[in-house]
Amino acid sequence: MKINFYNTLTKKKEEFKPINEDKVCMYSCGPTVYYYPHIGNLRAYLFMDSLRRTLKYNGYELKHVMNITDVGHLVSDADDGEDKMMKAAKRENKNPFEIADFYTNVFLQDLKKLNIDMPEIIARATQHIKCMEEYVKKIIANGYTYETEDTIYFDTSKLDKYGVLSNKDVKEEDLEARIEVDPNKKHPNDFAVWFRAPENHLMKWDTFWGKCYPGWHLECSAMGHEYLGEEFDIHTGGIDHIPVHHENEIAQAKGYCGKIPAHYWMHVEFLQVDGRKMSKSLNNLYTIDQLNDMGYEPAVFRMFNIGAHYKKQINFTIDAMDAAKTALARLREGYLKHKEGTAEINNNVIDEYENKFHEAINDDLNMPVAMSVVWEVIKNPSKSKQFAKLIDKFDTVMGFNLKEYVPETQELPEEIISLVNQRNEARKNKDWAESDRLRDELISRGYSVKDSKEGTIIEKK
RNA sequence: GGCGAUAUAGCCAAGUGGUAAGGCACGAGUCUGCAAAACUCUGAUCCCCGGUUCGAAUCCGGGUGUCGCCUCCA
Repeated sequence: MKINFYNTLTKKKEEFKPINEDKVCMYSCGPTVYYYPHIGNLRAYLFMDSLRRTLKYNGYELKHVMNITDVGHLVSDADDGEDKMMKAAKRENKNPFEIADFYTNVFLQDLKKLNIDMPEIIARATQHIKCMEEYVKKIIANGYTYETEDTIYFDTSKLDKYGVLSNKDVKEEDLEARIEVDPNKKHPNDFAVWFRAPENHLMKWDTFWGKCYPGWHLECSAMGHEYLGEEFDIHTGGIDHIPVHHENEIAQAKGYCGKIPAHYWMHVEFLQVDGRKMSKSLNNLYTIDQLNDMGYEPAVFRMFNIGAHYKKQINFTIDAMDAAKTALARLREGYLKHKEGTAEINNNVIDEYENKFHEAINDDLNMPVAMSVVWEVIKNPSKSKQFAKLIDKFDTVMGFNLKEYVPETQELPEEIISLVNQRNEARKNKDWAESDRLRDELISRGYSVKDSKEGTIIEKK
C-alpha cells in the first residue's frame, strides 16, 4: 500500500519512495543529555516511534540512527554563551562526562518506559569524534569554511542557497537582526563547525587543529554520514530544528559532498501545557516519572499522544490525561473480552478493518484515525479471538503492548477479606445498612467494590 | 519586525470541495437491594465578514484570536 508523508523540504505530502526497495534508512535528532527529559521532549520520540512502527507494518526493514549529544553544545545555536554540559556539571558538582552518562541513562530509561521502539543505532557524539574530524576536514578542504583565532566557521555564502527548509531570506535577516551578531562571522547565518578548546574546557580531543571539540550541528551530519552514507531516506526532528540545526546540517552536507542528505524531512510539532509552551519559568514542566506518581502510567501519555496528529500542536491538560487514562483502561478491557470471545467473524469484515487502519497510518501517520478503527473493533458487539488477533496486529503500531497486558491480581490483606466476607453475609441477610457501611469502610481503605453476578470484585485503587 | 502554525460540540481531537471520525465528560436508559463497573442511546453546520462553486468546515480575499520560532529547547 502507498505511503504518504509530509515533507518539510517540499512542503507537501508526497508518496514515500525509499532508496532501497525494502530497507529504510533514517536519522533522528536525539537529545542533549544535560537534564531530565520532559514530556514535550518525549513527544518527539513517540513520533519517531510511530514512524518506525508504521514502516515496519509496511514490511520495511529499518536502519535508523539516533544521536545522543553528550558533547555539550553552547547554550545558543549562535555559538555564544555557556556550554550546556559545563553548566549542568557546575550545577551538580560533577564533571561533564558524569553528567552525560547519568542523563543518557535517564533518557533511555524513559524511552523504555514509554515502550518506544528503539533505533538500531544509538550514536553518542563523544564516541564519534574521529569521524567528525574527518567530516569537517573535507568541508574545509572543499573550501566552505574560514578560520578565526579559536573557531572554524561554515561560510554560508559559498552555498547556492542557504535556508532550503525554512524560507530564510538572508538579506532581510541582515537588516532585521535583533541580536548582536558575532563580529567574527562574515554572515549572520554562518555557524561554527569546530572549536579550539579553552584551557579549562574538560571535553576536548586532540585533532588536526589542536585540542578541540566539534560544533553541535556537525555531530549529526558526521554520524548520519558514518552510518547511512551521503544520502538516506528520512530525517526527523522537532519543529524547532528546522530553522537552524537542520539548515546547518544540510549546509554541511552540501559542503561535504554537494547533496542534501535526506530525501524526506519530517518534523513534529510542540506539545503545550494548558495552552502554553512548557517552560521552567511557567513551572509547568512534567517528566514521565512525575506523571506516573500522579497516577498516569507511561501508556496513558502514549494514549494521549496518539489522540492527535504529530504535525499539530497538542495541548496537554490534566483533564486530557484523565480521559486518556479511562480510554486506556477500556481499551484493555475490550481487548480481553475479544480474547475470550468465541464468535466467528467473516474474513471480509477483518479485511475491511485492516484496510482502513492501514490506510490511516500510511496517510502521514494519521494515528487518531487509526485509533478510531481500533475502537470500532474493540466495540464490535461480536466478541472474537479473530478480533483480538487483529488488535494485536494494530498494536504493533499503537504500541500499547496489549498482548503482555494481564490485569493485576493483587493479594488482598486478610482484614479486607474478612470485611468482604462480613459484607457478603449481611447481603445474604438483606441487611443493606450493614452492607453499605462495610462497603464504605472498604472504599475508605482504598478499594473499589463491584457486585457482579459472579460475586463481589474487590480491587485496590 | 521576519518566519511558521492554528481556530471544529463542555474537554482532547479527525476530516482539506458533496451536507461533520474517534476518545473523555455530562444527561437518559439497561443491569443492581442501592451503588460501582459494564453496555446502549443522546449533542456541533465547523472564529467573523466577503467571494468562487450546483455545492465549502474544506478553495480565494480581508479581519480577529491563540501558539511557536527568530535566544537553549522536541
